[in-house]
Amino acid sequence: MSADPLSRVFSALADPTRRDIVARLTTGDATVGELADPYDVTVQAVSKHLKVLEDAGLVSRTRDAQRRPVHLEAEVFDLMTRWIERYRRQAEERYRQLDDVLRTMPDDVEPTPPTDRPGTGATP
Amino acid sequence: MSADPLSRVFSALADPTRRDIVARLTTGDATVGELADPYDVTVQAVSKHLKVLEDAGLVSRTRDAQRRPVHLEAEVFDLMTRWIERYRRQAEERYRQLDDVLRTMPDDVEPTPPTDRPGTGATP
DNA sequence: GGTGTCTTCAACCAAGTGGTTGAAGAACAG
DNA sequence: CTGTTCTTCAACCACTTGGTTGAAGACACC
Repeated sequence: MSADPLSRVFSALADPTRRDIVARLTTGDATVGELADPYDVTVQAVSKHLKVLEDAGLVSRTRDAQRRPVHLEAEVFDLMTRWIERYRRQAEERYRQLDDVLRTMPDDVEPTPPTDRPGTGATP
Repeated sequence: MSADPLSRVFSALADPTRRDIVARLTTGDATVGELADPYDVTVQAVSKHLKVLEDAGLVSRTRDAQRRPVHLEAEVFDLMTRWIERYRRQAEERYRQLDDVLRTMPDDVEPTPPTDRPGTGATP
């Protein structure tokens, strides 16, 4: 488990069962048995999923007698959101600049070698 | 390859090399060789990474002579952002309600602790 | 004490992943 | 046509992963 935190979070959410578990936990804490109930896999498999989510910092477990209630930790979402937003902003910024260049460019110019591909369009 | 789109996107970004490739592509399109240059892996390995990113819809490839410039598709980010924001909002909403319950209790301590863990679940 | 319930640990297995090397396609330069 | 360059395809390997079954820990209840 020597991956960086961001990789762990993305990897943890790459599984639909684990995403579903996270979604269910937004409505309240739950035990392993309760979480395993709606799926047709064994409780051990769900316990493994929870370990992945816990290693990623997405959930935490406390102790309540012999039960281990699972609790959602929403703060780790910020890690992803920050990464996503950062690069999306950069990408959109770049598209905006490219649009400006195209808009102010007279049609008899070809200043840069065409390693750039401005013609495919379809950029929203 | 038969995973749902959200799983493909999360899985694609779970690798630091692929995240780095995405980051580099925000500054402009690049060829496979250019992208492979800073890493000490073979070009074939980077080509595989690009296939994963392409299957996830994060990049697209065009044709420019014998080169295949790689282009970042920022729209797929929205898929992730929507999923994250949806459940984060639900989680925060639930915490807020929990906070209200705690606040109306007679013994109010520590109005805003940064990493508060207010109990493990509903009151028994 | 013993028994039952909830959870995890251990060993195992099929399938996937990230990496390699080697060969093959695709398109330009001579 | 012959090379050269850029890229991908194919086979292979070590390692991880998501699943199973079976046994063991932890704790309440009798």
